[in-house]
Amino acid sequence: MKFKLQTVAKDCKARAGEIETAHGKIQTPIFMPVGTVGSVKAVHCSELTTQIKAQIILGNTYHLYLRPGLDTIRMAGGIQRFNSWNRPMLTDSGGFQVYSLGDRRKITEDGCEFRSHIDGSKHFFSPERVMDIERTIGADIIMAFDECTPFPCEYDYAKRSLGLTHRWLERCVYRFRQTEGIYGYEQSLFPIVQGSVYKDLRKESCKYVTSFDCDGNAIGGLSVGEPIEQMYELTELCCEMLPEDKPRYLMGVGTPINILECISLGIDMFDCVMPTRNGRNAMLFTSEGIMNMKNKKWENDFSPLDENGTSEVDLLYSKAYLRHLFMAKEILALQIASIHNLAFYLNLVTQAREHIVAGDFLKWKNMMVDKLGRRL
RNA sequence: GGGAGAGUCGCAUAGCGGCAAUUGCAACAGACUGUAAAUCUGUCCUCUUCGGAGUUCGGUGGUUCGAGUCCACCCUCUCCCA
Repeated sequence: MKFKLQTVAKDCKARAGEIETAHGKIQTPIFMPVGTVGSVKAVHCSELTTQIKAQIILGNTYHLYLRPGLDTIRMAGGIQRFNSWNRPMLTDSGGFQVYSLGDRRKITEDGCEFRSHIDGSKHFFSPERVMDIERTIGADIIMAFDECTPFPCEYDYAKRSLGLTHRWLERCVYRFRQTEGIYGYEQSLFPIVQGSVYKDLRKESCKYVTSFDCDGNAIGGLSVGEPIEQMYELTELCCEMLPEDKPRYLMGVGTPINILECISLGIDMFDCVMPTRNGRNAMLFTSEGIMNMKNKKWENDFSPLDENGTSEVDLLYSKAYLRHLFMAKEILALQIASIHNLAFYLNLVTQAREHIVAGDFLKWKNMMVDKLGRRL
């Protein structure tokens, strides 16, 4: 994997760059749709390409390992052969599930034991095991196995957890470098900065993570419930400490406003379930603000979903029609909303890139932030 | 004409002497940030300063400290027999 830093904004720390992977190039800053089980929920590959203009999508190690399982993925020839997404992919390691499946897992020095949410069976993830699984899944970018700490998180716990995440990282890197991609192309490992909301821990983590000189670096453990200002502050701190010539990936973030703000702090990559999950729950993000498509006020509003939208669905369907589909519990509602939201997110980062290159990012960002938070 | 049964907050249901009244659906609103999420939460008779207050269970009377629940009559509907 190669990263070319192309432009740094004049008015803030935003950057425009290009990542080159075995499956193609990625223009940054980028938003990566989440496709946990190898599919972006409710969206076809063709729609991701043509309407949404996604450049890279995520998969999840824990979920793909449980289902369909490694044998199937190996026999298919890797995840991209399996799901027909012939472009770049990134797999999260299962570190988020250490957090989100808090009551079904047990952490030890060696790794983490999960009880499957599907059938209750027990599975053990060690850093080495996770590297092997991510090799088998075959994404272009793979994440180190970490513990995503919850919020609030006591300092002592955060410190101990960080120690563990760092020791796991060392094992991940070692295993990663001992092995190679099994499908004939190169993979890149990204380490993850942790440290909860504690600046000294975050600094320590940035230093440690940077020492491995991986192809890119990620910031994890944020947007888990901490105040948003704190999230920005810690993101800024990490951006200042992470190398400039490598992509910076802020995991799990966020709202359109979060993304613009964090681009201005120097983040290059984002992922979040929000456009898809909230879309399926009838929430639409638009350049004019947020809409709840189930609200009665759209009942007879036959104007297009989003006049400024870039996807086909935006002009093709009306607000009243989409509300009808949601009220009738039609599958099409989920598809339309997911396509719209993802296209909106991708268009947002594309515009951000253009404004970074044009040199007026900050002004544009501030103008957008004012509009994006409104409720329509 | 004779017999049996049923009427509860939009719809459907529960209730068998202490009830503003169960549950489901619908409706209305909210939440969702590396997806255990096409999920979850709240409201859902009226008013409310959120402490309560006022009117309710087809209708009218009655029994009772107390009635959606028991009794009488009436109204409506369903089924069966003619």
